[in-house]
Amino acid sequence: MNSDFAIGLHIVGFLTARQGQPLTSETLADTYGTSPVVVRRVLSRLQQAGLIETRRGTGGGSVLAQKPSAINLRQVYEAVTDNPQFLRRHPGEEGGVAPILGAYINELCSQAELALLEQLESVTVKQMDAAVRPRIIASHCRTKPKSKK
Amino acid sequence: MNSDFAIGLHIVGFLTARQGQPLTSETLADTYGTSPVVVRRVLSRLQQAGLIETRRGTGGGSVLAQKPSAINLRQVYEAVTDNPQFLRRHPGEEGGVAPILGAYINELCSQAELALLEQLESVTVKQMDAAVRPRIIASHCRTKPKSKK
DNA sequence: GACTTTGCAACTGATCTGGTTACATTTGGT
DNA sequence: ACCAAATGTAACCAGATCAGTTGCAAAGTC
Repeated sequence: MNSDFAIGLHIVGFLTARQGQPLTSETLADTYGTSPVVVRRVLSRLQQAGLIETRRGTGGGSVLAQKPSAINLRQVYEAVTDNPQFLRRHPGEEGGVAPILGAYINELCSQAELALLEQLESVTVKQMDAAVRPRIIASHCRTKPKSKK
Repeated sequence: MNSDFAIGLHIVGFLTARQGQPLTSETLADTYGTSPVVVRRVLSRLQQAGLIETRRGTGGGSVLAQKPSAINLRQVYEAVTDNPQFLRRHPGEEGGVAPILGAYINELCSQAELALLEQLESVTVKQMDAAVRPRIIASHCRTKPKSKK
């Protein structure tokens, strides 16, 4: 478990609040509290998943590639995660007791993880945006009144 | 995420299959594929949670402290885990954008994690046992016919 | 051409993980 | 009393993972 999901949600949440105005990795990094390179690593994955689009050069940055209502949080999670497992499986072996219990346990872990993913799936970026937008805009304008646009 | 939960499930599953006959940490370690000390670390936690009982000395070992029908897998998970979180939270700061989105995200993560835990809670050790006992007994007697009992 | 911004690889220090060693303690058997 | 079996626990180790940094190339704007 790394923090890429938290960063990814921050990214899509903030991008959504900005309604199409691109944000640079530096701004995203500052607002989250990390470095631009770390943000770009996550941006790269979101991009590959088709959730955002990025432009280089002056005035560049990232914007959402889909409508906020069309993106759910499971998509974000799976975009930024190599192996979407929350429960560690037994490193299966052959023969003996462990594989038998292990096979059952693995199946069970998968079901439990699915429950979590379905919970994430039930929330769209638009819903998230509706819950936090007003305060984000207010805060962003208050704390960085001099920045672009 | 470490493998203590997988080890914990192996322990309670195997203990249940043995129906009150104590198993040593060495046997549990061998059947899972790890070392006795690692197993004892998990056993210690299960014991503190009141799920198993352990006796030292010759003929010692661990047994279930409750009926299999009275133990669910969420109890096992929480017994062996310090901080039962699957999704990493934002290391909260003061002021700015992140705390606002972060507070919402944290709440959302908690809900999703709860869904997973409830899935675990819906399965009892007895149910798990029913699904795997026949094969475990068969395998254990086949691969270790010389051992105790 | 100068400047801005992303893309990406390589490296670093901190933390986590599982394993091992070592030793004390408890229990049972003789 | 003694010895063997077994747990309890702390300390330490090597490998993996993680977030951050540096450095530089590539792409885009003016």
